[in-house]
This record gives sequence, C-alpha cells and structure tokens, in this order.
Amino acid sequence: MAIDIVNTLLVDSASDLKIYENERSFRVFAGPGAGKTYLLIENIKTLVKNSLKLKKNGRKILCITYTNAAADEIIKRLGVYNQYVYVSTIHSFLYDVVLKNNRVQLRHQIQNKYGIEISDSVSLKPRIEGMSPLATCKKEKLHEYLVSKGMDQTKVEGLSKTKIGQCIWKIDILNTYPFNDSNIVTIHQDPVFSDDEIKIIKSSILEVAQELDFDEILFWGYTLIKEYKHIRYSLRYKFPYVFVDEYQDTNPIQNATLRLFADDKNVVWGVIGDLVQSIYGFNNATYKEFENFQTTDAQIDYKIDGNRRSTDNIIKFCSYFRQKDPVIPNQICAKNTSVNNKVKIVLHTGLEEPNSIFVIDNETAILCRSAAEVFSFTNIDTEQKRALKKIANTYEFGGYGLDMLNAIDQGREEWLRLCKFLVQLKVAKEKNSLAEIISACRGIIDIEKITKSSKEQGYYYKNLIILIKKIDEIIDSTTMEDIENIINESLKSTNMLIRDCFLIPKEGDEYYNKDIHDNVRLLTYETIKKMILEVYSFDSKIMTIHKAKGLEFKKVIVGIEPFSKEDISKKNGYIDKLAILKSPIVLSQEEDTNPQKSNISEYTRIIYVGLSRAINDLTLYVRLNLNQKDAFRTEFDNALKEYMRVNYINEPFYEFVEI
DNA sequence: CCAGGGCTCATTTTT
DNA sequence: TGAGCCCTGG
Repeated sequence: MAIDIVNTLLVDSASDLKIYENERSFRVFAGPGAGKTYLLIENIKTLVKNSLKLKKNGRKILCITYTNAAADEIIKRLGVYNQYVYVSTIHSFLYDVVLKNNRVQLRHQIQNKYGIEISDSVSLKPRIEGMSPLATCKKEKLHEYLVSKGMDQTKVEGLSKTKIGQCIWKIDILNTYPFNDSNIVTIHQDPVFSDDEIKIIKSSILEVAQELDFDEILFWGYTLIKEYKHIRYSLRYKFPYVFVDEYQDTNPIQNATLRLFADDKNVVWGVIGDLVQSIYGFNNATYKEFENFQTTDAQIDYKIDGNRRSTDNIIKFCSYFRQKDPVIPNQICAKNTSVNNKVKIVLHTGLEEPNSIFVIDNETAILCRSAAEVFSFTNIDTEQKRALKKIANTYEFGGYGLDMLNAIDQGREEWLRLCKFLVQLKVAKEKNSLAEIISACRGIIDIEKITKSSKEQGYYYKNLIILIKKIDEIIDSTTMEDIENIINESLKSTNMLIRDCFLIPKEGDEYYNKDIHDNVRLLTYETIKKMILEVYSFDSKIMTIHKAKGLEFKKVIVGIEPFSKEDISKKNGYIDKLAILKSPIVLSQEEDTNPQKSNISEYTRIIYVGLSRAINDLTLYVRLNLNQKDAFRTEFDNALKEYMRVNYINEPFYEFVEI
C-alpha cells in the first residue's frame, strides 16, 4: 500500500520535524489552511541553524515550488535565511543549475539523439514567459537560415513564426503516469514537412533564436541528469536537502527528474501537499505521484489535520467532500472560532442572473469553475454582458488568441485605450485629484503645457478645466458610439492633443471586425467602468477556482456550473451536479484508466478547493430548473444528514436557501 | 443520401 | 478561427 496511515505521524504547523537529527526523507499531508508553508519555513530555519551538512561552502537547501508567485512568497517569508536556500520553480532550477552549466553535454545529447548539430557559440535560453515562442527573434533571420540550409525558397516564405515555433520536442508521451522513459520523444511535425525539413527548422530555432521551450527545459534537464553521473553527484553535493511544496501539482517528468538525484542516501527529500487539492490534471499532474511517493530508504510520513483558516461549520461542510480521503478525512477547527455561521446552499431556480440575488461587498470573492460562470456574477446589465462576451470571445477565439485581461492591460486596440483613459480620468475627477487627472492625460495631451510655467500656461490650464467639465456629459448610460465623439471633440478643443483622435474602426476600415467593433459601439460607460475596474482587473475578486488556489477570502460564493461539454444535460456530458454533491468522490481508484471518472473526481476536487478558500462565510450556489429543485434539495439534504449521523454531528452546519 | 452553406459556441493553467 | 450541428438543394 502506498500510504501507511497507521504509521503516519500527526503533527501541527509549529512542529519541529527534527530533519537535522534524523536526516530522513519525509512526506507531509496537509489540507487547506493547515499552515503548510509555515511548517516548511520554520523547519528550514531550524535546519539552517542545526545542520552540519549545510556548514560546507556553497551548500543549500533546494526548495521547489509550482509557481513563481509561490517562490517569491517563500523567499519573502524566509527573510535572512534565504541565503541558505535555493527557492525556485523546477524550470528555473533545471535551466540555471543543470542546462546552463553543462552546455557541452547538452549539445552532445542533442546531436547524439536527434542528429542535430549545434555550433559551440550557441547558448540556448528559455523562452520568455508571457510572450509567444520566438518573440525575440526576427522572422527574416530564421528564413535566411532555412534557405541557406537548402530549404525550398517558396516554402520558406510562407512559413510563419507560429509554425516554426510549433517544432518543439513533445514530452507528452513521456510525461504520463506511471512515468516510463522508454517512450521516445519526437519533435512535433506538421505532415507538410519532411523529416529533413523538420531537422532544419529545429536547427533554426536552436542556432538562430537559441531558444528552448518550457517542456524542452524539462526534457533536457531530465536527460542530462539521467545521462551524466557527475551532474547527479554535483546536485547531491550542492543540495543535501530537497523540499517540494504543492507536490500534488508537479507532473510525472518533474518528479522523475527530482528522483534521479534526490532519492539517495546522501539527500533528504521532503515533499508536502494535499491529495484533494490536485487540480492540474490537464497539465499531466496527478495526485498519484504524491499518494505513491516512496523513497528507497522509506520516508517518514506526517499529517496535519488542523485548519487554521475557516470556521467549524465551513470545515465540516468541506470535510463532507473529502470524507473518502484516506489520510485526512476530516479537518479540525484549529483557530477561527470568532463566528460560526451556517454554510448557505443557494438553490436558484429564477430566471434572473445570479449577480442580482447576492449582495456582494468588498470582502466577498466569487469563485467558479469556468470563466463563463464567473462572468454571470458580474453586475453588468444582461444585454451589455452579451455584447461584452461577444467581444471577449472574438478576441480569444477569432484568430486573435488574446485574453481580454491582456488586451486591456496592453491597450491592444484604440477603443481599449479610450476606455482606459476615460475611466482613469473620470475616477480622478471624482476624487478631485489634479495629480491623477494629469497622470490620466499623459500621452494623450501635452501635459508640459500645463506643468511648465509659460505665458500660455493659464490658457492651457483653463482648457483642461473645460475638458474635465465636458467629460461630465458622459454619464453611465452614454454609449461608446457617443463617447467617441464627445472625447475627440473635447480633446481637440484643448489645443494640446498630441496624438490622433480615438477611432473605433467602421465597416470597410482595415482593422474592422464586425463582432468586435459593432458590439463595442453598444457598450455604455457603466459597462466599461465595471469591465476595467471590477471584472478584468488584476485585483478582481471574481475569478476561476484555479486562480484562487492558495488564496483565502472572508466571504466566498462558489459557483459549480460545469463547462457546457461537461454538463450531463448536454450531449456527451458526464457531470451530474446532484450525483457529485450526493456522493462526492475526490479520489477515484480508476483515475488513470477511466478518463471520465478521473474528470469527475478532478471536478469534485476543484469544487473542494473553491469551498475551502472561505474564512468566515461560505455560500454554495447551484443553478437549477424548477422541476429539479425538490429532488435536488431532498437528496442532497439526506446525504448531508447521513454524514452528520455517521460523524455524530448534532447541529446542522448548513442551510438551504431557495431563490 | 450527402455535400456544403450558414449558424453557433467556444475549459481550467503553469513554466 | 474552426468544429460541429442543422438544414436544404441536387
């Protein structure tokens, strides 16, 4: 058996695991709010103070996190201890420590395994995050290289950077559970190219762009560590302690890579996580890696069953979902006893959008399965919502491949820049802040005419005041169609305009897109204000559950609407909300053999992650047809009552609300 | 019976 | 944009 529950030691977030004394590998099971990061940080500090191994020059504790944000958080909390710790994502670690220091071996392996020769001067670098592949490389340079290597001139001319960028080593075949490295990794190949052409295209990426994709860093990192004893030896010497946070999120090749050097008598390998919070299956992560974690010298297993975040009622409701977890079937309320409101289960059968039935204050977060459901909670008029959604979808799927948040952030199009400018200006005006007004106008009108003293300064200042007054003509119900005119007229009359007028493309214009620009004209000021300040902002409190992972909020509303193709009422759907709530299975025995069961259990875990973000108030929102409601309520209630009976809970920790 | 035009609806996310 | 669905004309 993978988990020996009887011999799993109960600890709490303040426990000293005495790693410096026993020098044993370990695994920690800890649910939401258990104080995982606290346990990790405190034990690292104790280890630094007491470990003799770390006294040797240059030796550090390796601490692997899933995201850059998590790494930053740990670095911050380590404070002065950070100098003894190498905190990093697995990608940065493999690039900075393994690939960069073994360029000759990397070149040799690429040549050996794929027959692609790379010149000595090449230094392969990781692809830049947030940018498309080959973003820093000119297309002409790539084309030039391809032609020089004998590729057909006309074929090269029609070759986009996107197409070239697709030629990467596909690790999917390797990155499966259980990990099996006898599978051969190949370069992604569009059938229009011959084997030789693919080799040339790949060479152009390596020689000209000198770029490695994210998965390629994993693949070559794994390969080098596996092929070279000296690399394994040096990693073990440099990092006598290897700790991995959020272990349930790391995928098979990452774990296999760590195992190559961390599963060793000279290394203490510690992993920490929660089986039930594994929600990155679509990234090849599986909780099975954590469940079946085993070091050669048999690690010590620990668990924390306390929850320092949520109230007792919330913990009981959440524990109902993880009742089948073998390690922590129920958490214990360890701290939050200030209030203890019942969890609300809202059964919504009305036709109105959910935003109209909730009072949402700034302590409330709305967390949903899909971005579409998140959107239904926004306080935007239904017709306006429809227009905005059409615009967002066109950006995302209509050949732009652009996320709305990014589009706004980058000021991707004129109309988005206009929206940003207007909202900033009006907000600044409401606050009566001249500094903010001037800051909003920067880049649009010539600010220096007002800020620098001159004979005309007064004249321009007066013009600015007129502009601000004219902006008052724009009220919540003004549409973008009118805003375009009002703004342009006002800006021109300042005599300070330093750019072209804001123009929303019309039919016949080069960049006109019916689905985008016709709908843009319909948007009102109220909508664009909400769009910029509430919906598509980085500190938005309405988001998908995936984005909320690791966060916590005073009040939480969780929506559980599946994607349309998951919904059982749709063709080929497989997610039945009632069936899942009635008997939640967070860990399916058939996780790797039955994709449907695996999808259902991952969906259940996602809902669990959402629910467990709540500190004081939790609402589960379920949208139902009127004819489903009674059965739904009765059957879910019975299941919860049965759970109470089995667990000797007398006072209900939940209540139903019908709307 | 089937080819193809028109229409609708788009997973979640890290590096 | 592009897959999948419905509908219609040949």
